[in-house]
Amino acid sequence: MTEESDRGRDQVACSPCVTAAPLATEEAAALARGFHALGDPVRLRLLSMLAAAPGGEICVCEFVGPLGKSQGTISHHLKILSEARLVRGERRGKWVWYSLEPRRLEELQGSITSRLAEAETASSS
Amino acid sequence: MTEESDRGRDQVACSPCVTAAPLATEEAAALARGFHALGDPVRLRLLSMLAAAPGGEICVCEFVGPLGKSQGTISHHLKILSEARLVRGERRGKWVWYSLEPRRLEELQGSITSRLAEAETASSS
DNA sequence: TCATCACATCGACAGATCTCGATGCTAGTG
DNA sequence: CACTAGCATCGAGATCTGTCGATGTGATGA
Repeated sequence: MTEESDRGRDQVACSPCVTAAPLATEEAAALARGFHALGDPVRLRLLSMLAAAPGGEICVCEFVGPLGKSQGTISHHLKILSEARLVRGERRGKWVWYSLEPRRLEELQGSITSRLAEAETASSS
Repeated sequence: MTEESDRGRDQVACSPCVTAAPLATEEAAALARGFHALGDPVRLRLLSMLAAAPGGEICVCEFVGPLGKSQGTISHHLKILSEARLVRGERRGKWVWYSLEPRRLEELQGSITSRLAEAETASSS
């Protein structure tokens, strides 16, 4: 923890004024957890299947075949997506139906615009 | 490779028609590489520093202090971001200046909307 | 009650990732 | 030509991740 705030450094050799880190450590960690959940092809295909599902939801057994992974693996990825609050599961009888959490997706999408792509107009090389 | 297309399964127990996987394997892999690069707090803070930089660019030595990581580690993350085409480095004399690639950020941002959050209006629970 | 289905969890393994310190390489400097 | 500064790369160790098969759990049905 004592490593982040030592930016009152005396020697600035090659940059004029950029020393403050805009994204706080915790904020960056929270965003990173979200993007990390998106950083796997199986999970992306899983999400895309949910996005394209007519009723907006799919039960677990329907993922296993198309994605070509074992049932345990699918369950593992669904858990990761759940913990990242990107999907939500609901039990109905024997089955568990999963659906997207659009707000969380918007949240991550918005963070790209507001926190990362701000320099878009400035640099625009 | 023989695993993806066996969705002419005979027993559909719990879902009406969702069997096709909208995101192709290669497409998912390409997107996943991008999001994977965003899935680390150090890299997010790195990007945010670039976004907030007045000139839109920062030289490597200015990352080391504020982020509290070794120079080798910073260089490692910059390489990952470069390979994901999220940043670009340019050598000027002794220094290497990095800047964002706004198009790639827009690309990833757009992929959330178009490919993942389409069910936004449909489900909207 | 017992068997079965759908799903979650566990144990284990291979591979990837993050991190550091050390070394190499390139470009200025004396 | 040495010497130094800035950055990339390497080697190594600790941790995390994706995957599978096996097992556990909860609900349904005979």
